[in-house]
Amino acid sequence: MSSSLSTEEKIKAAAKQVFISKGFSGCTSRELAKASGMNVALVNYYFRSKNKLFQLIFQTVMEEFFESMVSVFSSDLPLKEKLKFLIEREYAFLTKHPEIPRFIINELSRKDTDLIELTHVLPVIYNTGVIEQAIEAQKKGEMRRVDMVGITLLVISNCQYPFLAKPLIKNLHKLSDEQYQQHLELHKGMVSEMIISYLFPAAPKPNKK
Amino acid sequence: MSSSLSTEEKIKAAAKQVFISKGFSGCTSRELAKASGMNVALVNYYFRSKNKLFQLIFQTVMEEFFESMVSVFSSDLPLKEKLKFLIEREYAFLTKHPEIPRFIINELSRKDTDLIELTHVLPVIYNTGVIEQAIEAQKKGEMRRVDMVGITLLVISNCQYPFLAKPLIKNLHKLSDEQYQQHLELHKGMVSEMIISYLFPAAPKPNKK
DNA sequence: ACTTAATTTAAACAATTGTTTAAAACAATA
DNA sequence: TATTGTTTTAAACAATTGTTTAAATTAAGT
Repeated sequence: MSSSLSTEEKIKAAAKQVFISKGFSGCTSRELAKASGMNVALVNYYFRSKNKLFQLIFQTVMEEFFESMVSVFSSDLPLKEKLKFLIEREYAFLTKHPEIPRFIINELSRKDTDLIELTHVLPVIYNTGVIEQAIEAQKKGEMRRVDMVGITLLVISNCQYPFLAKPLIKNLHKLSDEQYQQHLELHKGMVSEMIISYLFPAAPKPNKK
Repeated sequence: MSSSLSTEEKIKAAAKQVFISKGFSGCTSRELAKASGMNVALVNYYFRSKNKLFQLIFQTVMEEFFESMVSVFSSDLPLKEKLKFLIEREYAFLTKHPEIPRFIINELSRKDTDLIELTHVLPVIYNTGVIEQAIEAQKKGEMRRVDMVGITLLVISNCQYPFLAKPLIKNLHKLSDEQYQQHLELHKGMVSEMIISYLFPAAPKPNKK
């Protein structure tokens, strides 16, 4: 399969899979090579070192990760709809790439790695105008006064964690993959309703204090 | 310090730290040995192998992890108060042991490990009577009809994720440790209010369907 | 066809891996 | 003190690690 790709692309694609599912320290150069059908020397011929290859992959994954998020923020929708849409999109993305949150969290907490800069992604989100939209809604008293960090945490906690904790919850409650999938679908609805009704209280509740 | 402990205890304590912060594949036998001031042979003398030592540590960590949770469920409180208390306790526990969620999630998703059974923990929780308490509250229409998996996910998502994502959020929003700590404290309140008001809607809202 | 450059290979490198050996140091008991 | 058994050590083991070498193969340009 995918023999139309160049050697370099094949290695990159295979390495991405391996790195995401086993982490940097969880795999070897030879495993990376074998996964793409190549040999060790070839991997280093194209990417210099395991670490260089990893940095490249990590960068790529991070961009994919924020891509769909930004696209939602850029859309022409009222804030409340953006949020609903965002949650929907996140669940869709994570259903396709359930291992990515663990990968990102893990590799970002490694102390021995060349620290990875994420400086460029926040400005991109700010430029979508979603912040002004939120401030506006808060001024009008439609939205609870929660800062950007709080909203971010609220949304991604409830989207990502159910995927992160799949092995834990499956093990704990003795669920099959299918059963867990059903729970996820159910949970998505709950989370959406809960977050929306928290951030946009039905009764026009001006923030006290 | 802690030279009053036996060699075996010293190794176990040091290994716990190392395993939790670097993971099984992220550390070496020699690192484990050095962390306790011993040598490699000594570690294997007491624990047979790196893997055996790991299994032991993992078991311990899991028990600690569920301990405080169970103690809350066993307490003599109305359900709503139990939940509030649980969130409070979780945040306290995680403030003390912020690396544990990542450790558990990571090691449980390793495919190459001897799979770890968690069969015993769920019955313990069931025996606290918290389930009956929930069913009761749901029958009386005080509580939204969400099953155990849903509630579990809701609570631990919002408690654990903020600790899991600390490096991500810190990096993204360029926050200091102190700033992040403040956000955590703020978030705890939000999460508590949000979950409670979602699960126990103020208006006696009988579940539609 | 000849030359040059790019790609791929097998083999080797030193360093590190988890684990074991066998001797030493220590403690307890007689 | 001599004799146990327990604990600790230094050294070694084969296997695997990330990386490099140098030769072989293929492709491209003339």
